[in-house]
Amino acid sequence: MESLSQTEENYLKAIFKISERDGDSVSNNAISMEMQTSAASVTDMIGRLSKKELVNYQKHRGVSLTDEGRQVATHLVRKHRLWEAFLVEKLSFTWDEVHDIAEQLEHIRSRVLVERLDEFLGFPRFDPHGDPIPDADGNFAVRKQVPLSELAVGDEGIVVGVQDHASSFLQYLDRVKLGLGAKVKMLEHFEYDESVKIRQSPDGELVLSKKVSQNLFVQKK
Amino acid sequence: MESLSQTEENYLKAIFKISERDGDSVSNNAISMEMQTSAASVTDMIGRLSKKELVNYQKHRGVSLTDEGRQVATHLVRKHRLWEAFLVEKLSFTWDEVHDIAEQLEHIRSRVLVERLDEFLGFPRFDPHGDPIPDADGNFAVRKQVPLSELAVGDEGIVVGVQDHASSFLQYLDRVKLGLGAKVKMLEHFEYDESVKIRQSPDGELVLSKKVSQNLFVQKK
DNA sequence: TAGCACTTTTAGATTGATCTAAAAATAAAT
DNA sequence: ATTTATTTTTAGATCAATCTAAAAGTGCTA
Ligand SMILES: [Mn+2]
Ligand SMILES: [Mn+2]
Ligand SMILES: [Mn+2]
Ligand SMILES: [Mn+2]
Repeated sequence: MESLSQTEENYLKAIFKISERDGDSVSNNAISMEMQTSAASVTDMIGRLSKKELVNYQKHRGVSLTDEGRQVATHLVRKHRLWEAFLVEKLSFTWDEVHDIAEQLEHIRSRVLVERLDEFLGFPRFDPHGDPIPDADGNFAVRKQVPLSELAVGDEGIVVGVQDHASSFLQYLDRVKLGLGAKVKMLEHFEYDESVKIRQSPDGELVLSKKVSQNLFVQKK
Repeated sequence: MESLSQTEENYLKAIFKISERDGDSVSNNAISMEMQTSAASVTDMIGRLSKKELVNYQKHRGVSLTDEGRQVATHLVRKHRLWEAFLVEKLSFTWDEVHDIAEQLEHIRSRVLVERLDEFLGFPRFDPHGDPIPDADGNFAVRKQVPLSELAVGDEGIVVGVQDHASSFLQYLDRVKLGLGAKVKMLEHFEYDESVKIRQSPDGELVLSKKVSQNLFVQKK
C-alpha cells in the first residue's frame, strides 16, 4: 500500500464513476473518453493498477475495481465533495466555481484532515450540487429523487440535485432561481418539444426545456 | 508562463529559502542538501528552470532567482503559511502537525482561493510558528526579534517565533509552556554550557539549554 | 605552481505517464 | 460464416524526474 500518484487516483475515480453509471465492467474506451487520453495510455495504466490489485483485469475483458480500488475511489469522492462544501460554505464560492479546485484538493493526503474538515463543516451529507458525501467507510446516502421532467402535472417537489454539473447549467439555474431547495410544482407538459411549465414558489411561472428538466433532480413532496 | 510542476515549485522554494539564509547565489550542493536529491538531479533541474527564466544560471557559478522565480517562491510561502494558519485556527491542529499537510496544500492552484482563505482567516500576518505571511506582492513583514539566548539578565520579552520547526522542538515548547505569546524574563546565563535560566510569567522558573534558547525568538519589551 | 579535495557537470539508465501508428482481438453486419 | 468495423493491445518514442558512476572544473594548500 505505498501511496498512489495523482494520475493513478484519477484513473480509479474515473473507473468508479463509469461503473456507477454503466455497470461494473468498464471498457478501455469509456475510460479513455472520461480521462481524455489515448486508449494506449489506458491499457498501460490498467496494467499498473492491476499489478497493484486495485482493479481486476484480463485482456480484452474490461476492468472492475477491487474492494481496495473502490475504497480509494470513494475516499476521493468523499474528499472532493467535502472540499466543495468547504469552498461554498466557508469561502463563499458559488456552486459553479468549485469543481476544478476540488479536483486538486481531493488529492491531499491526510486522513485526519478529512475527518477534521468533515467536523468543521458540521458533517454535511450532501455537497453543493446535491451529491451525497460518502462516509468514511465509503457508504453513500440514498435519496429518492426523480428528474423534474418526471413529475406529473400537479406534483410538487423540491430541487435537490443536478445531473449535469456544467458551469453554464449551474449559472442558468441561479439566474432562474432554481438552486437547491427551490420549491416547484409541475403545471404542464408540452408534447411538442417535451418542455414543461412549472410554478416556482411562491409566485413565478417558468417554462423549462427538456434538457433542463431532465438534468434537475427533485424530491417529491 | 505555462504552469509549473510541483517539483519545479519545490526547487524554487528551496532556492528561495537557501538564498534568504546564505545570500543570493545558491550552490548546487546546498540545493541538493535541502531537496534530498543528487547533485546531478539538481544540475538537470536548474537547466530547466533556467530555460524558463525562473533562475539565473551559468555553469559552476551558482544560481539565483529571477524576479519571476522569486514571485513564484514567495507565493508558495504565502500559501504554505496561510494553510498552516487555517489548519491551526480552524481545524484545531497543533503547530507541530501542520507542516507536512501544508507542503501539499501550497501547490493548489487558484489565486482566488488564496485570497478568500486569507480573508476567511482575518488576514493573519504571522503563521502558527510566528513566521511572517507575505502579502500578495511577496512582501514580508519584518519584526525586530532576537534569539532568547541574546536577552541580557533582567530583559523581558515575548516569544514570537521559532528558528527550528522540528516537531520534537515544538512539542517540547508546549510541554514547558513556551508557545507563541509566552512572557519571559532572563534571569541568568550559565557560562559552563551556555544554558540560561528564565522566569516564565507569572511564576515559573525554567532552565533552557543553549540549543533551545538559540532556537526561540523573542521580542524585547 | 602543482597537487588534492571538493563541487559540478556529463553520460547513460530507469521509471511513470504519455503519445502515434500498427497489429491483434472482439463484436457487428451482411 | 465471412467480411467489416470497432476496440484493445503492442511496439516504439518522448518527456520529466530521478539515479550512479565517471569526467571536468574550481579553489585551497603545501
Ligand atoms: Mn465536483
Ligand atoms: Mn459536487
Ligand atoms: Mn511549514
Ligand atoms: Mn510555518
